[in-house]
Amino acid sequence: MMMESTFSNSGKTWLRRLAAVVSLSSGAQAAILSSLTQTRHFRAREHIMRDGTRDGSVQVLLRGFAYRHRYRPDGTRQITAFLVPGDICDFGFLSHSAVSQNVIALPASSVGQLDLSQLAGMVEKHPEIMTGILRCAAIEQSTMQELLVSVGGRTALHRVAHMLCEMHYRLSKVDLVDAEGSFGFPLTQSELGDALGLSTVHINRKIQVLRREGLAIWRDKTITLPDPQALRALCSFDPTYLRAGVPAH
Amino acid sequence: MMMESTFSNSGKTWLRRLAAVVSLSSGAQAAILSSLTQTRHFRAREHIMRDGTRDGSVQVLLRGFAYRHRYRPDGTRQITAFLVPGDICDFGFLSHSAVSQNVIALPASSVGQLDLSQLAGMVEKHPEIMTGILRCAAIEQSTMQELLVSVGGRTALHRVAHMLCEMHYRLSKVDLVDAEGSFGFPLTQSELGDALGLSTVHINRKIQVLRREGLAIWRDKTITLPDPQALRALCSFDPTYLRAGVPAH
DNA sequence: CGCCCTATTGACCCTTGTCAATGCGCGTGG
DNA sequence: CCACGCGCATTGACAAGGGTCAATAGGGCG
Repeated sequence: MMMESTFSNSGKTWLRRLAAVVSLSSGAQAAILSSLTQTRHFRAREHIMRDGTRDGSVQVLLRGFAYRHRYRPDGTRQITAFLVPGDICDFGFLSHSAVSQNVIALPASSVGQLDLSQLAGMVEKHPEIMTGILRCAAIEQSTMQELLVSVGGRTALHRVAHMLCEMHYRLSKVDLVDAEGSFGFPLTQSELGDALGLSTVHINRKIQVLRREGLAIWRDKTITLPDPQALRALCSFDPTYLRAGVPAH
Repeated sequence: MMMESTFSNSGKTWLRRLAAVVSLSSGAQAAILSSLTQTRHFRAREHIMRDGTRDGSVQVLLRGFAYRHRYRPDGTRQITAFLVPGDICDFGFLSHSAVSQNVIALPASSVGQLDLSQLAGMVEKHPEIMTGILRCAAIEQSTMQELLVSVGGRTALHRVAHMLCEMHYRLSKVDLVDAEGSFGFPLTQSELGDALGLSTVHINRKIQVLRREGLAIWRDKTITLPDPQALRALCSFDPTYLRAGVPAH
């Protein structure tokens, strides 16, 4: 499929991500690269992790796209996070806690595995790796907070616009946005609605508004932002929350 | 003021909280008790932490009640968490990240301080303490997720009921619920609305519904749940998310 | 060719927000 | 002791953002 390439990039994504939030010695970089040996592959819509299980390894999304969600008692669900290459699927391993949500691959995706014992050895030699992981967890938390801020009080149009700005920002950090401002976004409108607390129909209508205004085009699982600055201005997007206090780029 | 006592209990709250999620040796318990020497006191509505700052210590709420919130660009705000005695005010210290939100004391509150260097020494001797802290962070995360689940898709009535069930559950774990099912809840209706993504007026109306149904009485900063089971049934409350995979109590 | 999933549209309705007024309790200054 | 002001709870009337239902359309695929 044509889109496939859009969701891929080099296997060094995790490394780049970690390096973005904490400085890594060359020794640490080598350790990370050599340790991510096992890779699992998932088909579209397959479970990467299941609610309630416990996992003895760190799972890093290397290629593809995924989301986490939790069901409501009435059968509807809330998507709580989107994962892009470089993201850690679940931070439960930090405390040997059970995973509290399902993680689903969206298109075909690859997940790198890292044994906890192996990680422990790595961290022993290079403590900054643990700081990096914890900082990723902090960013993750901050991202969810911002989603709560959206769902709790932004208008439908702003929620959609804000999410597009966030994805544009996050994907650009892992080189998945091309020069024209396009990036792969393999969701259905229904799934976006599950994340933003809006119905499919309403998502559709707001997308059309953005399209008419020339602020966002969503076609063939690809989003193009012709004028990212204008879209940011529309919803007052401020990426500070994605950086955990680390200075810009 | 009469209510004061409702929000207080012994200074060993943190210890009890940690012990609830991870087993602690007596040595570890002693270390914790002796390390929490400095205590800061806050008046009602005073800032405990400010967005964007960085903090070199762990802050534990020992007595009182607090909340975290983030502002929207339009001046409204979203409350992202409520803190009860035993809760850690912010987990940014884990990764030396900046605090990403404001923490406000609700009634007069006391906060215990723990130097990071002191913590490091403690963890060296008793690694289970770090596991406990990380597990608290996981529970915290899970709690915010559940709030997102509420705001994203539950009806107003269920949101309110669910929050009351959650507070009842959490406060009962630190012995702040009395035999009649009453507990101190020092919020205004407007503040509860800021947490649940509802207007003050609407909060008021839903509270009245619960009152008429005999499911919850809110008077004088005190909430009474005459029939907690019935309230739980109403909103399908399931406290699993508050336990991070640790078996019940 | 037919099915299924997703996007799109229209009509209608309902939950929730907004605005504005009233009341109530409490603290303060006169 | 009383008048005033203020913050918070409560009510009513009205508006509106967004949900629901149902129908249509457009691929992609077996």
